[in-house]
Parts: sequence; structure tokens; C-alpha cells
Amino acid sequence: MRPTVHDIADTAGVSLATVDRVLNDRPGVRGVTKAKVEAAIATLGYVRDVAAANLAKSRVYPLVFILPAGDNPFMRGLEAEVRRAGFHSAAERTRLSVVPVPAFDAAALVAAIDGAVADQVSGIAAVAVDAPEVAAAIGRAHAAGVPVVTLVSDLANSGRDHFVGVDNVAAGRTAGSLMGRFLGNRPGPVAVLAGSMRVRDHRERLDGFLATIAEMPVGRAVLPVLEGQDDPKLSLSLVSGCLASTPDLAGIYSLGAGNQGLVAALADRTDLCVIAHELTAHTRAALETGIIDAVLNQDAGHEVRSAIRVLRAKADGLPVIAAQERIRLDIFIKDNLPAGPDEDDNN
Amino acid sequence: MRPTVHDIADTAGVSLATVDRVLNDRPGVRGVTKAKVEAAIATLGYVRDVAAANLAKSRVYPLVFILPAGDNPFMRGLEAEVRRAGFHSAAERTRLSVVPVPAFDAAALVAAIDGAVADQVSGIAAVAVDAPEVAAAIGRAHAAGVPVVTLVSDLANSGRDHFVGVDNVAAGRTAGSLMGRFLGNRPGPVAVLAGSMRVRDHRERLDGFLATIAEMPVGRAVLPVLEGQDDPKLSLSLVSGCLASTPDLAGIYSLGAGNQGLVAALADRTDLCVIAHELTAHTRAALETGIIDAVLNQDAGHEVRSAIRVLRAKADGLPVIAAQERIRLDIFIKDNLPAGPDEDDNN
DNA sequence: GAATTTTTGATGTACGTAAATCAGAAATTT
DNA sequence: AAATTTCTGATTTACGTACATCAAAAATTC
Repeated sequence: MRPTVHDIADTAGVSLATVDRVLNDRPGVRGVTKAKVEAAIATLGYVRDVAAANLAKSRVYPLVFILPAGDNPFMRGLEAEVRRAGFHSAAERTRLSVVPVPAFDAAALVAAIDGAVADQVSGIAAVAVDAPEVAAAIGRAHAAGVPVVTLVSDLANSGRDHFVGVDNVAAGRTAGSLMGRFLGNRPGPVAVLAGSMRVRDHRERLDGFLATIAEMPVGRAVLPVLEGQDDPKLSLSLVSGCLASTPDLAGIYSLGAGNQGLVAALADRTDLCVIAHELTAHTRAALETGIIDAVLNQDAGHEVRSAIRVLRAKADGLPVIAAQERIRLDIFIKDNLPAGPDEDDNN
Repeated sequence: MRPTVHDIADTAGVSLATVDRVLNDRPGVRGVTKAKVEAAIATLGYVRDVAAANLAKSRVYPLVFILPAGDNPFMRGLEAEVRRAGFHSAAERTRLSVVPVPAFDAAALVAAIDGAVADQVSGIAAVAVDAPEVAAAIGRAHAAGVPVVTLVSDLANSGRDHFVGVDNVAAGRTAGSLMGRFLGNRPGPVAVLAGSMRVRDHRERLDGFLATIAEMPVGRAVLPVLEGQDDPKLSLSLVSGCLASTPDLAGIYSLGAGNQGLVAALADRTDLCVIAHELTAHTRAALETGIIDAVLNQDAGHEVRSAIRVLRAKADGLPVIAAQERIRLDIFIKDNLPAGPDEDDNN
């Protein structure tokens, strides 16, 4: 059996109360005694039974996820994963809530962050909008002792404790690399459909993509970026216009959330090389019909669970194992699509 | 706060003892009373606090992982993940142990399974060797009430409770599909390097690969399978021989664990399209230098944690959520390689 | 050496569940 | 209606930790 606090008390020759004082950093222990206890802990290899500790503490960790509202399928997927995690995380004494804010609205995001701090939550996860007032709000939360992680899109120099998301430059490079390989020596320019260049993750993906295309031995032109605002209708018209004006178009990289419009514009044109982001109902269907050739995906479930782990660790003052919290970039083609639309693993 | 057993007792108008009897399927409860309790559970939305329950039970779950010995990097990775999971799973009252057996040795595997059953473990995870005596041993374990999951390579008709691993036919199809796209209309045959055709997962991968190649509009020859027995030296010589005798070779699909030999044989030939399985030190390095173009990977950490969850659920008589336990097939190219060699997430 | 402060011990309660015992109530059978 | 069986209630202990209280011991100061 694992050693308990009683075993420590016995081998250290002190009372249970003293062990408790050492373990929980309570005052009133001489240095000598503390050392004795710590030695006993080390020799016995004691590790606190977190389940029992949490039970005794009956502490709950209210965590808030601030997510963009609207019909962005990826964000809705994130929200679904939060709910799913909330269902399972009751045992871990975590209480999750979702606060929707208008997309790209810095003021609303600031209000939501300040509100969460006022509510005394133990942690905040937010999809950051790249604005100085948001960085200031995150700074205030951090100063108030509330850990903050940025989700999906980062905000450097904001005092956020951690970023949960993929390396978006690498994502862009991956898209460029696949595009190059799939096209081979087929001629023609490629187009890029983004949401907005004011969003950091979109900018980073574009940078990576352009860099990889530029490095290729086959020179290939990249048309000016189409900014569809992640809106289905606008994306549809932009892509349609591009198709009409560029008959020799070879491929499209859709790095934002405008895939519904993209797929609508392409109809049944399977001759183009199309690479998109995030596995949703639309992209999945388009992969299966051959309209889209590859989908790059960040697993919403993994991100949510990573955010929860990080926030809990921060709330407890524990270290975060960076390597363990790295979010992978998944590549999906028609043949390795996961089975269900609601696939996920709790791994 | 979450409802507790006391709340159920109150709203159902019964005693704590009766609630306990219903919750733990103990005898001595009339159908009417049981229904009352279950109604209370439903209306209150009670969920058992597993942490408290495990604490009270002070039950431990000894689980055994039976893995092939030897220097197969993927198997060693699996073992490392078991150790890592064991470190974290102390809180979940799971005790993990690894039993190494000679690779492809059915008799040794049978002995290990029977030994685990004799040791009264609560669950067995084993990399199955495709032999009738192994199926029989698994059947004995199952009959003795010990749940068994097959890991990586399945064994149908054996009475195993669950299979933890990827869909290997889909893996082969993915490899074929990528190979076709990467090669485009470049002519030349492709070679296949396998470990052994007597292993089920290798056969399945080959089937998927051949089917996809055959479906392609561009006719492409596949050379006879090279069986390298997952041995570096044998694989090296087989691939070298193939390269010498087939100057117009366009690509190689390595579906087993012979990648060290494969990479050695290819030296610095980056002109071939090479697709391999499992992200190890060798395949990672070869991806980075361009010798290998894509690596298909099953995440050892995910598999181990899935196996643990499934075995615990089976041991407790709980249902397994199949969708949650599906293992994904990762595609890695140079650009989306995860950062560290010991990358992993506990998600 | 007395008075004070600091450190330690002893003890109890709590968290939510499991599991056992024993008495009493209700249902069933005779 | 009595005897029996089946069901239910009340109560207790335990799991490993957290946390509080009060007394006792040790160290420190005056």
C-alpha cells in the first residue's frame, strides 16, 4: 500500500498535526522538525492522495470559458467539448461555465474577463482578440490572482499564464507543404481564403503558408488574400469571383472558418487542390466528396481538457508540464477520417 | 452543491442503507422501493462521487500489460507510456505492471495470460499474436472473469472484451492515397516492406494499400512484399536489393517496424516517395532529412490510457463508450512534427 | 528563575461513499 | 392468526486528507 500521513508521522517521530503543518505549509514548525518530516516523506516516497485531499477540502474550482458567440462551427465544437468535459469533471471538483461574447468584440471580451474576476472564479480560458485593452484586462485578472489561459488564438505580452492551441505558423507551413506535394508540377496560381487579417492565428497561418510556397523549387503564384470574415455568404461570393477571374487556378487554402461558403462556391469541382482548417460537418462532407483534399485540425476536446488541467494546476500553484500540454496539428484526408461526427477521446 | 446519497435518501423517503443497496446492486430491495430510489436519483441528477467511492472501497485495480520484448521502438514506446500512466494513475487506484514476452511467441503469451489470471489481476492488455492457443487463453481469462483487451493487433473470435488500436485497413488506404497523390503521374512501381504476413495488422495494412493503389486512375505496379521480420539488418538488405534491381522504383510503403533498416538502405535518397508507420526516433529523423515523406502514427499514450479506461470500466461492470475509445490515425509530415521526442498529452 | 512566546501533540469533525451489523417492520406463507 | 421470510431503517466504522481547537511541552526572552 501507499504510505499515508500516518506513516510519515511514525517514521518522522512527530505527530499527525505536525505532518499536516509541513504538508500544507502552515506556520509553527521549527526548521529541524520540518526537515525530519520532509526526509520521511522522501524516504517513504509519499504522494498526497489528491482524491482524498479534494474530498476533504470539498473545494470546487469554478472555471470560465469565454468563447465567441455566433455560428462558427469550430467555436460551437469547443463549447460542446466544454459541456462534455463539465459532465465528466464533476468528479474532479471542477465547475465549468461558458460565457459567450460577440466575435471579435474586444470591449465585450474585456467585460467578460472583468466579470469573471469579480465572480471570484479560479481560472479563465478565453479566445483572445488581439487588442491592447484585452491584454490589460488579462493583466488585471492575473494581478488579482486569477490564472488565465488563451485558447486557440494567443495574445503575447498580456500576462496570460499559458497558451492552449496549435502552432499556427507550423499549420500554415503544413498546408503549404501538402499543397505543393499534391499539385506536383501542375501549373497555376493558388488562392488563400482567410477570415480576417486582424486575427493573429490567421496571420500566422498565412505567413507559414507563404513561406513554404516561396521555398518550393516550382515557382507558384499566390493570389491576394480573400478576407471572408468567416461569413458563409461573403466567402461564397469571394471564392466564386476568384474562380471566374482565374480559370487556371490550381488550389485554394482556406485558413479560417469560411468553409461553408467555400464548399458552396466549389459545388462539384474536384479538380482543384483544396486544403482547409478544422474538421466540421461541412469540411467532413467535402472531404468525402473530394471537394476538399485535406483538412488540418486542432482537436477541440484536447484543447478544452488541456485548458482545464492547466488552470487547475495554476490554481493550485502546481507546475505545468509543457510537453504534456502541447496541442497537435491533425491532418485528415478522406482515408483517415475518424468514424463518427461526434468522435472524441478522453485520452 | 451536487446531490449526495443523503439527498437521495431524503427525497426518496428511504434510508441511507436502502440507497446504498440500490446503488451497489445489493440484494434485499423490493421492486417498488428500488424504483422510488431510482426516480430520486434521476430527478436529482445524482452522480456517484467516484473519488469518494474509491476512497471508501480502498480497492486497487492491478492491470497487466503483456508486451513483446525486444527493441521494437514502438513497443518500447508503449511500455514507456504504461510507466508514465502508472505514475499518474496512483490517484485512480490503478496498479500497472508490464510483462514482457518474446515477440511473436504464442506459447509465451499464453503462459503470461494464464499467469496473470492466476495472479487475480483485474484486467489484461495484450498485443495479440494470431494463434488459436492465444485465443483459447484469452477465452479462459474471460471465463475466469478477467477482462482482456487486445492492443495494437487484434484477435477476433477470441472472446476479448475490446480492441484498442487503429483501423489498420484504413491505415493502409491512407498510405496508398498519400502515395498516389505525392507521386502524381510520375511513373514507376512501388515496393512494400512489411514485418511478417503472419501478423494480422500487417496483413490488413497491405490489403488497404493494395486496394487504394488498384483504384487509382494511373495504373501502378506494386512489387512483391518484402518481409523484413521487423529486423533492421534483414530489412536493410531486402530494401537494398530492391533498389538495385528496380532502378525506376517510385516509392516504398513500410508498414511494419523495419524502419531503421529502411532508412539505412535509402541513405540520402530523397527522390523516392516513402511512407512509414509509427513516429520513432528513426522515422522522425528521416522525416526531417526528407528520406521519409510521411509517417502514419498511432499514439501510444492514447492507446495505453484507453486500455486502462476500458479495463477499469469492464472490471466495474460499466459500459464502454465506443466513440470515446476510438484511436485515431495520425499523419505526420515534416511540417507538423510535434516538438519533442517525448511529446505526449494526457488529454 | 519566572514569564513569555513558539512549537508540538492529542483529539475531533468533516468530506461522500462503502460495507457491515442488528433490530424492527412489512410482506408472505402456513 | 401464527410463523416465517423478505425487506427496510438506524447506526457504526472505514478510507486518506484537511482543518480547527486546546493543552502541553519546549524554546526563548526578560
